[in-house]
Amino acid sequence: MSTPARDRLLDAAIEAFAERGYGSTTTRDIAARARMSPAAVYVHHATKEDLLFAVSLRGHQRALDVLSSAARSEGSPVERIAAMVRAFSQWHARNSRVGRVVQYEFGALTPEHRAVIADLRRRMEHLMQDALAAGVGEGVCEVTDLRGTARAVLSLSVDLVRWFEPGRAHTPDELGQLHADLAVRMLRPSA
Amino acid sequence: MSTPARDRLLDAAIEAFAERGYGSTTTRDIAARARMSPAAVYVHHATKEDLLFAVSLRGHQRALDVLSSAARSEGSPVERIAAMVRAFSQWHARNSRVGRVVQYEFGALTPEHRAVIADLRRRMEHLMQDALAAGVGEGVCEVTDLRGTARAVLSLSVDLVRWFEPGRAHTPDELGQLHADLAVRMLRPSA
DNA sequence: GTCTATACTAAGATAGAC
DNA sequence: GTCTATCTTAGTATAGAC
Repeated sequence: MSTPARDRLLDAAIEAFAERGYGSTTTRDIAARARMSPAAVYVHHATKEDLLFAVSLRGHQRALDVLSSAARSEGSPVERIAAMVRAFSQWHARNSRVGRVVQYEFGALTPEHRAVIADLRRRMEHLMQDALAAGVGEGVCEVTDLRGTARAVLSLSVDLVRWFEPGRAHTPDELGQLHADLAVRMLRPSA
Repeated sequence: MSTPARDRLLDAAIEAFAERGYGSTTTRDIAARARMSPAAVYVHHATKEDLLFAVSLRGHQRALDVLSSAARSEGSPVERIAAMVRAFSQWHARNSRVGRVVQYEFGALTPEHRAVIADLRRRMEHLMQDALAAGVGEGVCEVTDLRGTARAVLSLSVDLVRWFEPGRAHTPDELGQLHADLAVRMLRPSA
């Protein structure tokens, strides 16, 4: 129960930003959710935007970890792609609120912070592009537009944060499996 | 040059909301972009949220029109699905700013307005579900999870508003074609 | 590192003239 | 239907004690 104040603050920020959006969230609201005074927020983060950046950075780093772990997994290129999509969708479903914040509030970051996050996003895209290229290289995947297809595959996972709600139609595992199957189907050679 | 004030206002709101997010946009900013005084905004919309609703409603109605027109097009079930995805992605690419607003600021609407928009979204999902079901019925599509797959297909189009920028790598037409191809591939029977 | 109190600024919305 | 002027509330952030 005695969560460090710093973690309570980040969790409170995630909840508030996810529910109300960054611009409509007040630092007073975040402070109240973290059970501290409005002033205490500024001990940990100089500005509200800095708090958003902390949430966004941690979120992107974890998503990238999940994706790169799967990219290093055993198996054929197709199995590796399936593992990546499965893990990426699972993560986004299990962390849909964080996902909503980091995906939708990207534009609220300062240019400097945006650049840091943009780099992490580029790395995710490159991981998927490399995985697809490996499949193409072994002749088990057919891809005409590597960049566009990599983005489309990642879109399956990312876009679920827009509508996913825990306890509804799908579990995170089911969505992971579904999206992995659909991605593999997208890449199957025609012949 | 003599655009009706009402249209100038909606366009200004779209630009402002897309650039800064709903919560961070001030009515003063919208008014300035529409070249009118802050007070003039309230002649047309009672609240800032009402202005967001107007933008969101018009955007959703147009996206729904595009999708349902394509759903009524000539051709086989697979051709119809391809036409739907192509048109839907083209529209989102050509209207990526509106798309960003209506997709990301859904949570900022009042419960009453949210319900209206949610209904339009359900109709889009049903259109795609029906199109997939037709393909399954004729044995030309293989779909295990109708609801999940319909959502995944729509995700290709919707998620592009997150990263699309005019004049970059892809044109709206290219993206429409790419996504239509990928969708059809997702649905191809295994055998 | 947390509090109370508050400075300073700017927001959403309205009043009333034209 | 648009303006100028303004009311009222509430926001981000800081000061200074503990």
